[in-house]
Amino acid sequence: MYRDDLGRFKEFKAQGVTIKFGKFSVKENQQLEKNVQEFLSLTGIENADKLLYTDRYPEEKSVITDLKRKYAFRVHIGKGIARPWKLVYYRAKKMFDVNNYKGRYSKGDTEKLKIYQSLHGNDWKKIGEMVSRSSLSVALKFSQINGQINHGAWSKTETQKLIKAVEEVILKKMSPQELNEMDSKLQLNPEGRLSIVREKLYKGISWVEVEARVETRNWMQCKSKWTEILTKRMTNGRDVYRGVNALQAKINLIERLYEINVQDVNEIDWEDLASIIGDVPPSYVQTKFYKLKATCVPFWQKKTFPEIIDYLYETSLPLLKEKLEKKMEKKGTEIQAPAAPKPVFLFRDIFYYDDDDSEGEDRDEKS
DNA sequence: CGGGGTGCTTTCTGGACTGT
DNA sequence: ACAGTCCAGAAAGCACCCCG
Repeated sequence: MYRDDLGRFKEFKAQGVTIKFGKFSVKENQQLEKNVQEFLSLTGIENADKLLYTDRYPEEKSVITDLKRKYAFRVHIGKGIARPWKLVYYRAKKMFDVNNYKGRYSKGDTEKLKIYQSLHGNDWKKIGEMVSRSSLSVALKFSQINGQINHGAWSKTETQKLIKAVEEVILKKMSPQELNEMDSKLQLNPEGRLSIVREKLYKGISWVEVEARVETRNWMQCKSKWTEILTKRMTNGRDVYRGVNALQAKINLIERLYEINVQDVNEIDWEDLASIIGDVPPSYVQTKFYKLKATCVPFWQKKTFPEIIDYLYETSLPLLKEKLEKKMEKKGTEIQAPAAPKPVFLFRDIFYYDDDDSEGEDRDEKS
């Protein structure tokens, strides 16, 4: 912990505020913006760029640094934000970077990026200045376009390679004790009915390693493809989000979100919410929620999270319920109750390579 | 034939780790 | 003490397709 944080943390503790981690909430971002503005008017420094990117102004650098020191820069920008000073500072740099949030890369942009990288190597700061984007942005973009990356639909061999890669990476990461345990279990039971705890299937996977093993796709492509495969295999190919099931899931999701009544998206426990849809990975629910708000809530970008939930609850929910009732009138329609999340899965239920994964995945109707 | 869904792509964020 | 690097995760968006 940094020395300057000690006093701040003590104060927060006295107020009964716990130190936060994870994503910044809307409130914190607003507070930070306010803090920076206040510090600017306090010191007379012209703008946030000069304050946070002092290197860009060599002539004024010493003056600005002196002002920062004199007026206790760290204490000021961290005011009312219960986090380590450094993280607040880093967040501020991103927020106020004029080269950040520049939107999509055009064809020309990507070409330039490739050329500049071949000239200057991984000097992202320099390249960023050249295409006027943040260094983070260009570094990330380059990692996506570098190498012989395929696009579009995944071939069968690629998919199998991916599954194998994920399995290997997960196994590699397990602790020696866990591996030992697995070994002895395998000896006891030669059938090889090894099990894996649920979370290991989607949390803490090193995607760069997977990328290296798959060779033809970047890590982000691998990750999203894996979620897709995993969802199918975890649910045994049942249509958990189709027709009446989808309607019921949406209704439950809205009601549940309304009940838990959180002020900020990043307080939501998606793991917990997943059980509403069925035995699916948490990221699956997240994308479904995104779709839901994007299609049902007008101007959702301009609304706060509680406002979005209220809208869904008050306006969309009755419509969905009506729709569901109409559909239920038809004979033969039945809602499948979502399967309870299994804490543990068998290895062989998730990692298999023999059959094709596309459409006709063998449906293992379990009664 | 149009809306809901899936599959895939792209951008933004948080934070651990590294180096001076 | 501070800046820079790297990587896992979250959020957003687009294109097509399938089914009622």
